[in-house]
Amino acid sequence: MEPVAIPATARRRRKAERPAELLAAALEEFACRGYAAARLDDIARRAGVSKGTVFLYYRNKQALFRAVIETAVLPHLAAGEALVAKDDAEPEPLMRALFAGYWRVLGDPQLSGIPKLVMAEAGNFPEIAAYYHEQVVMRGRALFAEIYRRGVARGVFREADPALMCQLALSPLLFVCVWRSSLGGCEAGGVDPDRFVAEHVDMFLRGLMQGTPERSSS
Amino acid sequence: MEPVAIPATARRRRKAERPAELLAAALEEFACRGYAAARLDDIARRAGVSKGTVFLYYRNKQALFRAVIETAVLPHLAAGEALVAKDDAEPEPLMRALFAGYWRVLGDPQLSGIPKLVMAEAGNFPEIAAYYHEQVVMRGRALFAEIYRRGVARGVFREADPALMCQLALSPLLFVCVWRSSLGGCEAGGVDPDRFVAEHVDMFLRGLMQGTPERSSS
Amino acid sequence: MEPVAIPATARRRRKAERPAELLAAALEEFACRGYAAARLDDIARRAGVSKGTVFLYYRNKQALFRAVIETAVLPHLAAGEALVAKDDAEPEPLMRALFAGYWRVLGDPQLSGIPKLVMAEAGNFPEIAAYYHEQVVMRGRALFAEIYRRGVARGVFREADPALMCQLALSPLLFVCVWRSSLGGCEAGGVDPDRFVAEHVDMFLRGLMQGTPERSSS
Amino acid sequence: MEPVAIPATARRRRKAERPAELLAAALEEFACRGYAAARLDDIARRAGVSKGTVFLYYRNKQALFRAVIETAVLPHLAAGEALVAKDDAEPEPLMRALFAGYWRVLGDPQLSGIPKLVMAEAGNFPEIAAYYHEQVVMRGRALFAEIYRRGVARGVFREADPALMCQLALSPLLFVCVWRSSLGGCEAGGVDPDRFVAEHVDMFLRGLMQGTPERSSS
DNA sequence: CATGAATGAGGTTTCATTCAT
DNA sequence: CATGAATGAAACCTCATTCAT
Repeated sequence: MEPVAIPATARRRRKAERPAELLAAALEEFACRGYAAARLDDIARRAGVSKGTVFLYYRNKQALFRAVIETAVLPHLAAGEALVAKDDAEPEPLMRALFAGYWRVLGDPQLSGIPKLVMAEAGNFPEIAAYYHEQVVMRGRALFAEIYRRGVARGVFREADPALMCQLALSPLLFVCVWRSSLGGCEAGGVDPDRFVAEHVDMFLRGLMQGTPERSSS
Repeated sequence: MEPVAIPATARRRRKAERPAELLAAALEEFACRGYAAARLDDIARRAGVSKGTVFLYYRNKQALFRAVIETAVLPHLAAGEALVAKDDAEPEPLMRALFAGYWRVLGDPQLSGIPKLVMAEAGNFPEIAAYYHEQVVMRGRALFAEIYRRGVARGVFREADPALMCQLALSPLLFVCVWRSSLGGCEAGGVDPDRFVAEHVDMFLRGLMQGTPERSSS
Repeated sequence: MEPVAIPATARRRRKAERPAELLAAALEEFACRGYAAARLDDIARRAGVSKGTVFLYYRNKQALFRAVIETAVLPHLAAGEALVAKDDAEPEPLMRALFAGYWRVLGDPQLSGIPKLVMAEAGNFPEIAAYYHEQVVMRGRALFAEIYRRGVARGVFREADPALMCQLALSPLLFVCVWRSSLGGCEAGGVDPDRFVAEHVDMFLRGLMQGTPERSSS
Repeated sequence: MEPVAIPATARRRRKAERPAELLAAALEEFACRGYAAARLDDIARRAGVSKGTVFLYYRNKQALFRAVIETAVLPHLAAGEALVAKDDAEPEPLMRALFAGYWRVLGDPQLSGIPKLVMAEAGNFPEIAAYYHEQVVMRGRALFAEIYRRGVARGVFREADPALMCQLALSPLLFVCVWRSSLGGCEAGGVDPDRFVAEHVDMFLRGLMQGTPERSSS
């Protein structure tokens, strides 16, 4: 009950940097192991602290995970919302910019770990799933829906079920983000994700627009 | 204490059916819990046998899982290969038939659990991933590639990187299969998967073909 | 994740005796350490099994504890209820018999550990406290109340608040049961509990009865 | 970063009050959680200092607890000893005054936490138990013994084993102090402790005295 | 063949105690 | 003097795997 004296090792002391270090370590471990399989112990070691220290900053594993989402994903959503809020752009370039924004997260080998693992383990962790769905999925979709609505209003995009279009638009990006850290690891030189996504965006927009847009040079 | 006498035939019958019962039980548990979270205990109970019995038929959890893949997924691949082997069909209807075949697995709420979980947990179980990649992914792609090659040869499909096309073709299907058992659970009446896939196939084929095909009636 | 082969040591196998062994071990550990401080590990070791085995029989620490109460205490209550159910006895001897019954539990160095620890830790484990209060305290009091009521009806006991009388009657017994396994350990040859209780019962009954009963020979 | 300047006098004042604040906080936490379950962290927070500061004033948890006993309980004992030292009073009123003194501690919801927890956890902390037994129990008993001796000498109290009488006298009071913060919490409007103790004192004195004392008006 | 009791490594979480600042 | 970040032992609990019966 009363622990023995601790050999006075060199303990680092940096309250300010800790959360960031912890978050980075957690992101990495969560991303490559998944939520359930990630061990707090490994996260701690990677961050250069002891197991107990993690609990000084986050109440438990789930809280840590939420914090990872908050710092890694939410800012990108905010950026997307800012983008869309600027009213002036043409629908098509705006849509392309939105795709670029999505891809900034979903295409980043590091960040894409988050959506991947949420999809992977949502079934076993309903609270996390609900949180992510509300904070990320819904907001992410709203961006698309808004731009699409404007495009339809201006007669640039053909009219269709927005939810369906959204899914068609995003599913390949989400697929890549899942694939990359799963079976993608089994193939040496597969399809280049960037090229894949570029191709998808072109095809998708061609299918979406009334007239025929120029294909972006590749 | 004194075991009730079981007629030898009944015993024999049980014995013959065991693997199938076990496999069915395992499929269900793996599909809804994932590989790591599925408990052998539950699988056994669901199959109506004791935990120890599982190990009589399968060396360990992993072997059981491989067997599940073998019986649940491989036959569908073989069916696809048979389809393609019949040389005579036009590329476009053949391609549509192939999509239907993919969807028979990926759209089935039960079966789709397998690809979903393989993608979800590949990172933590490299052997499983390698096995699945070789036995399922590669063969699945070969089907597409073959039909695509024929279409190009006949001038029906435009020429492009086959691997890229394959990914474009399949990613929405794979996405649905992941989404359904993850964040899809958070939304009440989302996009109907069948409609979504039908729409995708139409769009994809329109983008793939030189001329403009008829849109399938929806 | 997959444990290594276990050196085939001699594993005992006795499903039937296990619960009793476990309960005995648990009673002992709980009684001398208290609920919170008792380690499942020690209970297991004392019962001659490994840690995990405990959870095969009891869902968790609390369930084990409830089982201990059930097997160690409740039968004595039932015996008391049976005693009172036999309508015929005179109130005074019946009351003396009841005291004897209380004392059979509260005076037993082993069994008295239970009430002691429940009182000691009720504050930190409200569920346990509520369970014990309902299953033991209330029933134990009802016995007293019933006999007292009869005594008053027959004019043998003086009339007073039954709850108050009950507390006056029982508090010294409960005190002994607490004291014995706490500060009682600090005094070599203190007051003999049996004598103490006998004295209390005499004094209490003398105070309770209208006329003056004979003092029991000591 | 730059600590705000604190006037030296204010600092000094704090310093002087620290132990008392700490002790008060500790008393409260110990009383309602018990020794083992009380967290230094909470004590520190309640006292408005940091965890580390506690260790500046008390070597460890146990030392803090001893200090709590010293300041909360010992003065009352000293008061009792002063009372008894004044030789002149009649035994019966003196005994009643002693009971009142005991009850001042044991009936105080705050202070009674101490004896309660010592009894509750003595088994796990023998040093504390020994200390308490010597410093509190023995001295408390000596008070009773002295008054009793005088009463017997004057022929007011009947002759009996003083240790036994002491236990009979005190056990209901100690019982209340245990019960109150344990299973007493499970019952809404139980017996009023003050009334219970008054009743006990009357009954006890009646049993103790040769002649019949007046019952105190209730 | 089948059982299911038993195992024990390993995971998360708590908290008294230390010590650099 | 005071702080509070850091530590790590230890507790509870899960579950794949083994093996006597």
